[in-house]
Amino acid sequence: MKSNEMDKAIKDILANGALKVNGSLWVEGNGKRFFGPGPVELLELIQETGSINQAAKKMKMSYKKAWELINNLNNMSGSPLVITSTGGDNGGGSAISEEARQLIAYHRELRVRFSKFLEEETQRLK
Amino acid sequence: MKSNEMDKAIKDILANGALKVNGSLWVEGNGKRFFGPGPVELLELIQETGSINQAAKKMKMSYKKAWELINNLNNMSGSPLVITSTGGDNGGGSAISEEARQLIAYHRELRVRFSKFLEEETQRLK
DNA sequence: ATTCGTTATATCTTATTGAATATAACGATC
DNA sequence: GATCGTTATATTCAATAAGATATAACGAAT
Repeated sequence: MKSNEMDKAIKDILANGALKVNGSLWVEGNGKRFFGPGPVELLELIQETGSINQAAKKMKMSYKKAWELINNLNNMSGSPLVITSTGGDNGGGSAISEEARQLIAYHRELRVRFSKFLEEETQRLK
Repeated sequence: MKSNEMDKAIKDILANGALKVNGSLWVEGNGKRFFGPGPVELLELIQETGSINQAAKKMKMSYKKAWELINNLNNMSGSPLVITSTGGDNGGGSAISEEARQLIAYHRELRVRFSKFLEEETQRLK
């Protein structure tokens, strides 16, 4: 079967023709998922707000879940990605480390290339 | 910061250096996930065994879950991907449609290209 | 008619996940 | 030392997902 024949057939499989190739990427360490889209957004918001609490609220994520996520990241990572401080002028706060900034930057680039890949693959379906 | 500098820094983030880029791909229809790695394997096993039941067992998946998965696929798809028959010489059985075979073939090709993509991205971390 | 293994379905239980709430510790500022 | 908003943690409740079990219907073969 030729390639365009097959693509046409697949296109006909769904009633509504809005077919799309999509996916998700992450960085693994020791076989365990380490860094995906969720953490990236959370770290970015911590950088922006200076607070786990506020970052979680902006993501409509519970503080507990955000904290557990960060705790995992920090435990899996050699050096902590989020530096927290309790007490102080405005009750404390959090900042992200240089490593975290690098991870964010890397993942951003990765996503750009991945988007391109997904677009190309979606094109093959049309 | 130059690219190799950053990659080196990221490599140092995890204590154990076994960093890897990984991910998952699927085909979406109408914004809803339609066809991922799980269904592919199940369909392949149905093709191989001629039975939802046996396919599910080989995947260590409950029959219920397998059936629901297939039911979803058949409902979302214009033409059914799995054709079932009840009763008969050996109690019945199931076969996959031509469309299913095409989807499997397409997804297989897709995964090959995706593996290459992942390998390239993993290489950037080393 | 009986047997067979399968599909199809319902029900119940269990496990996992997530949300919600409460509270202690913290330390700079006033 | 009282206040403040935050981190850190435990506990409880709700919702969702997964698993286990049971059973009817089916139809070819015997």
